[in-house]
Amino acid sequence: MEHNLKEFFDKALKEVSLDCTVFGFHEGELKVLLLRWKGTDGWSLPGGHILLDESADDAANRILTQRTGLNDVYLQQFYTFGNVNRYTYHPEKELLEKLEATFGKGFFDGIIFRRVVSIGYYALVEFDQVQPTPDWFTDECRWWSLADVPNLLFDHNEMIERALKALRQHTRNHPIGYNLLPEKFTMPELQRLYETILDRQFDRRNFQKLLMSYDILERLDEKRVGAANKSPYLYRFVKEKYDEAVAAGVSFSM
Amino acid sequence: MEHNLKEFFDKALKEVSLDCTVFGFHEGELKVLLLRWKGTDGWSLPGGHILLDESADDAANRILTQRTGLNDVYLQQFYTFGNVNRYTYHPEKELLEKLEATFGKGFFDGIIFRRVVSIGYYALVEFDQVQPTPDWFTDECRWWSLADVPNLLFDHNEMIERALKALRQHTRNHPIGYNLLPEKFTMPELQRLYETILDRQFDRRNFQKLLMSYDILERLDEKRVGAANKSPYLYRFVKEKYDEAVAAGVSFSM
DNA sequence: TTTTCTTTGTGTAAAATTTACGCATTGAAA
DNA sequence: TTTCAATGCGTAAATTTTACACAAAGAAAA
Repeated sequence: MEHNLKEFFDKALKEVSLDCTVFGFHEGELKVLLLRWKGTDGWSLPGGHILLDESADDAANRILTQRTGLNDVYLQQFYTFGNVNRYTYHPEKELLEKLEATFGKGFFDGIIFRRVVSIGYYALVEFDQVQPTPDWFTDECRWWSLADVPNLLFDHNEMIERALKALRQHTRNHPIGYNLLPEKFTMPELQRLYETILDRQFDRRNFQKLLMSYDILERLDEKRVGAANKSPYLYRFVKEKYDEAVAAGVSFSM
Repeated sequence: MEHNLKEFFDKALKEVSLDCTVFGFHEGELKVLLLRWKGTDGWSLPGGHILLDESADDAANRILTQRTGLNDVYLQQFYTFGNVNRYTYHPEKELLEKLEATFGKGFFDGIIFRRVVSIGYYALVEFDQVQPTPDWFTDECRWWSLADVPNLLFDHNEMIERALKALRQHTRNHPIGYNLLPEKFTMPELQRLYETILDRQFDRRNFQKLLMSYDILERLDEKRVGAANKSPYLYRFVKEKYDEAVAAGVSFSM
């Protein structure tokens, strides 16, 4: 489908797109997936258009499956970006010229560089499971540490900011971790995740107490060995209880 | 502009619309503004399309000014509705036939009954200040108590539900009232507002203590007279402090 | 093999916040 | 003048959140 862009666009909404901030957690840091546009050093978020017979949520899922190789990605719509000149926020002449050189003059005018409203989603994924895959417009797809994210095309820096804000808001009212951590993890690892997202430190004893009070975690009889210290227990989420707690909401009050 | 629909649509985004849930507070109840479509008894939320040279927020403001006579309405985008068949959720044959009779067969196909993604906003307004005004498609605009809202056209019942959810969420994390109450109000009136939105009762002594702790209210030397009981003091919001508290966020923890 | 060093596992007391509640006062209506 | 419902104000109890210390484990260093 991606090989035949014109044909694809005939079956898609042209005035609406969607963009996804894909969060992964790796080496104690939050990372996001970015794409580098062909023949340039301009980066953007993964995104795309909605097919006429497809809901926005389905489109987000389809696009993320293409970019990550994952099938059922945790997705959350958080804001719709409707400014008039969203697509010219980053008007580096040089970059635009390179794009024109690659894709042909005027090629974008009817597709990319027009008035488009974009629905913002964020996704939470297991870092290790992702196979970053570029799309038709790009030739590189890779993780970036949140702190290192460069100036992006369009309004995508603002998108990431808002996505992070929404993720933080979510984290204060719902359990988190199922989609970001591997199946088994230690309590300190879970704590790092919370600390990274909320950008705060917690007392490990109080953290453990609070998380266990949610009744969504199961401590296994295994420990993580190999480090030069006491081996910590491994935990895993009890999916049913976790889902209940997500639905009911829990306030992370620390 | 509304008199020349075709001309308007030539200058607007066709695949994107927006709909507003306008909340007012009157006689201890939350009310929403609804429009009745010409020649039918089908009701919907106020909404419209975005002009090509106008941001989504500006469009929402313009549309609400038209519907309410108010100028700077408090608006909050809360969700974008992107299902494929949003506009046929309410497929009462009889109603559709009436619409065709009024507007001409096939008239809507290119405008209303096509695949459209709709950005949902909610608005908070002072009930008494509103001049409900129908639009080109409708011939009645009036308030409905939340509890009495009928089956609406399109997916608008779902929109109201989600708007209310978003409003509740907002109320738990920010002060509220400036846009919903008249300039001067009593503490019991403010408390009713909170109780109505959150659908819970509060102890009036604790409520007063908490609200005063936010340091956003000023007690006036006036009292509301006329009722068969002790006259309560009047309060008003100190706009600057209120805005600060909105920006910083306060947790309404009762 | 022993020692060292870092990290984990666990429980309790203090502080802060939230909840519960009583009584005197006001003002219109009876 | 009395009655009655609602307001204004303050304190005690309950709950939640925060702070904090010491023993044990396990790899690495000596």
